[in-house]
Amino acid sequence: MARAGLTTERVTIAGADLADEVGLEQVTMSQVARRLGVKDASLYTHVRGLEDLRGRIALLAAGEKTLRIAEATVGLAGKDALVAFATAWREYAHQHPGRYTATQTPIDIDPELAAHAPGPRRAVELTYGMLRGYGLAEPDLTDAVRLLRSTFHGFVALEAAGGFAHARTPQRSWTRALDALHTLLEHWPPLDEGEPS
Amino acid sequence: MARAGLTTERVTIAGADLADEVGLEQVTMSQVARRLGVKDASLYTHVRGLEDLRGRIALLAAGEKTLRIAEATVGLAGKDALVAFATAWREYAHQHPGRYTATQTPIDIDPELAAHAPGPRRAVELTYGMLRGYGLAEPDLTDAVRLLRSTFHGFVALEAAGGFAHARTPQRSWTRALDALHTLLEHWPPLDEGEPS
DNA sequence: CCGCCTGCCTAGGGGCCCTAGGTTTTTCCT
DNA sequence: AGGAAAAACCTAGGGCCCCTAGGCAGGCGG
Repeated sequence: MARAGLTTERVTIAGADLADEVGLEQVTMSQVARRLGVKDASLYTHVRGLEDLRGRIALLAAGEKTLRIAEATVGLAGKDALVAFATAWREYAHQHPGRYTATQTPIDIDPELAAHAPGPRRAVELTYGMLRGYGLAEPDLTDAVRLLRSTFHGFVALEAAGGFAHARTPQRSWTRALDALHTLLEHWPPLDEGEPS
Repeated sequence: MARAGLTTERVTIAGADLADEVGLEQVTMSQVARRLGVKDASLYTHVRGLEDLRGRIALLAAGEKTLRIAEATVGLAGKDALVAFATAWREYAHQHPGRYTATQTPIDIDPELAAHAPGPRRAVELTYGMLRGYGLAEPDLTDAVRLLRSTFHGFVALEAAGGFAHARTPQRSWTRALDALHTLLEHWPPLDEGEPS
């Protein structure tokens, strides 16, 4: 019997593709094996198990998403950067729903594996870089980053869950949300007196 | 053998409790049955299957969350209402992680079942009511509602996924995010010329 | 050329979802 | 109150899934 030539990476990609096509929930050892023309037991040479595979898909997706954002925002600043950043984020979620979902699962990733991934640090740098033009200083910078990430993620998550039912298209609301966030970043409120920093 | 006295509601609650304790993924027919002291096949009298159960948990949770928010915001307006609304939302997510997760799963709920639920309409009313004081008109109102929901949901989702790693506590960022959103609602940007409404 | 690591295999146990059909308990009608 | 009908719970079993154990063969290093 000829060998299938599997590697950890090929198994991960097969799982990620499957996730995009049929949903992350349906990504199963058996299905991935079937797609690769192999018996399910054979995957355990390359991947520790289903949890491990899911973690690897999440890391793969996070890296891809960060790369897309980096490409989209290079050379931009201010509102242009904000819009490019957010749009690249949303489009990645649309184009790769299964992969995107994988990135949002509670952290069960092998710490050692995660440590090898360059994605997270790069993502943080990108986000802070995008905000450079707004003149925020810590701790406002961190708070602004968290607010933006929350909004971007929340929007695409609600969109995917069918949360924006009728009438007005999500696209219009998205555009206006970015207008609003840009305005907000330009008028970031000072701390109320008495409020802890 | 004495009867266990199951009902659809009791099964749903058992599932919801289990979800909060061990995670929605672990909510399984067998586990729910075990918790109720019953064989798994017995549940099918009360619930159509796992999908159906998940949908019912989602509806239960959505109703509970809406109720909490309603109680928290009654009689309040302006920033007080915003903070109470958002905090009730976040606290529900903290106290009932499994239930909350159920509300965010892509829509696979039996439409007939969903139609009977009073939750969604009530939730919409609450949100629009909270914004009344800010003097927004459609379509800005809808866009603002969507932005707020996105941010609230995104924040708790990232928090749950371990997205706010170190250093600054999520609580501080949360407080500041609400400050920022309040400011934003008071200075909602007008449409750029040429931008479609 | 040959041993040997390693990729892929078969075999099998245990868990889960769900259906079919039986039995016992409760309800309700007369 | 008695009995039929309905409903609640059961056992049995098929199919899919995760994962482990152990075997065989293909392609590399000596």
